Amino acid sequence: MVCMRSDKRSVPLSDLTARARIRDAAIERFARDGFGAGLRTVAGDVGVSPALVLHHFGSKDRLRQACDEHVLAQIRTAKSESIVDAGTRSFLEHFATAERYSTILGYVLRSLLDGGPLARAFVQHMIDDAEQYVGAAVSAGLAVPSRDERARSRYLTLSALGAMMLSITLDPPEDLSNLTGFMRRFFAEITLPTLELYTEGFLTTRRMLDDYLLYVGDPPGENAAQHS
Amino acid sequence: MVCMRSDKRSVPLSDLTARARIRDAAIERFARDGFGAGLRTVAGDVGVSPALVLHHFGSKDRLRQACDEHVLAQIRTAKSESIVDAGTRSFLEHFATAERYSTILGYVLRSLLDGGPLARAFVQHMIDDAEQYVGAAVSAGLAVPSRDERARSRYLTLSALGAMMLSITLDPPEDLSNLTGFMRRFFAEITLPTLELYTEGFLTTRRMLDDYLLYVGDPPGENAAQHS
DNA sequence: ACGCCGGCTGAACGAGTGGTTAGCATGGTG
DNA sequence: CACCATGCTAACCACTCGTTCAGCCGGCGT
Repeated sequence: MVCMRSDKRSVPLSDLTARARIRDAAIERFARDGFGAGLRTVAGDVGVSPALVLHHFGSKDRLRQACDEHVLAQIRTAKSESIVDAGTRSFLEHFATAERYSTILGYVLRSLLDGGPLARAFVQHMIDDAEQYVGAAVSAGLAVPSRDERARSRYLTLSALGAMMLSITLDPPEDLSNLTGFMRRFFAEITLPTLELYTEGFLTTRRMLDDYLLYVGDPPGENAAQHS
Repeated sequence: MVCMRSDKRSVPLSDLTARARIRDAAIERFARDGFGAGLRTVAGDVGVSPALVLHHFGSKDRLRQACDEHVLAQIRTAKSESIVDAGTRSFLEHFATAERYSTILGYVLRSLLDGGPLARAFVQHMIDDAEQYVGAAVSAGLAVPSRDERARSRYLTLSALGAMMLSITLDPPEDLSNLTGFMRRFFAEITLPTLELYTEGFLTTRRMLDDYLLYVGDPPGENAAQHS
């Protein structure tokens, strides 16, 4: 009968730091090697025994839950402290290219590849954020309105995040210190095509769009009832 | 000293079909459960012993190599038999929504998530294909020319594939028979935003693009030397 | 009919996994 | 000083993994 972590007051400082050190090491290790990394590896990173990791977190799933929560909290603070300036993918680019978020970014990317609940929460977070920001841009006359704003925000977010993770999966940096540089290179590569596509479009004729709009009865937009 | 598979003439039919049956079962199992699936599971699917799998393929890595080669060959025939009609992502949509390719598509998606050599080959294949097709569209006056056609093709391909795999990762279908339906739903969801973005663009002003073009000396396009 | 031979298997191995437990050392407290 | 709680660990458990190997067994040639 091991003591459960029901109260943290009995071990005011050292236990918390040990927990935090193990959690941070787990985040880094998971970000580096994926969630298949063993508890022994994580324990070895902090220089403790594998049993201590289980002693603090109970199981590997709960360790990952703790990592997820901490990463999500870090993302929230990162978002609150990053004032969205001009540009569509401002928070994503800020978050992905900031050096101090490289570990968390790697963890998020692993989570996206794995498809856990953190991935869903993160993506939904980004979609909601994009919808709000795109709505503001439309209201300000900076962006073309869409017949289904929600679908567009979802599409833009999925495309941006998906391209990011696919690009990293195809050519993974060997360690996390190169991740920020990788992301900077990635954004540098996609900036021109993105801006071109966003301002000049891709097709020269409206035929395909009009055909589609004619083909479907009405687009499934709930906030754009009548159009065209 | 087991006999190596140096010659296949000694066992003209039954060995080949056994190999093929194991390989196909492995492709299906890998597509369903990912590459972490065990050899015992694959062997159980065909009703043979795990040792036979190793007997035929030598190791799990070589089994996966065989799967990769077969899938790539299937993709090549799928591509050759699918006449690219109108539309940008024609082959991708045809391949992803065709019922008979659902297993291969699932394998490819797993491979993209895993980042193996097949993933790189497949993506490069798609990028080259997109570049050729986009080039034809530009020549025909159907598409707006880009300052860096290669970068644009790469960006469009990474975005489309990435959105696809991210969407599937976030909400995975329980079995492969639902995968085709999932892909159809996915394409139905992204068609409107894609067509809108491709024909109407997203931004209303050229400011961001012009600022970027002014900021960088010249875009790294090798086939579009002088511009603007 | 006999022997060989090759496809195939059952059983095991060694490594590695998440998880459990008994116990050690240490430091604060009566 | 004695005691006890506590952070921590070594050892172990059951399990899965890829892989190996001795050998079965049925068909085929002689």
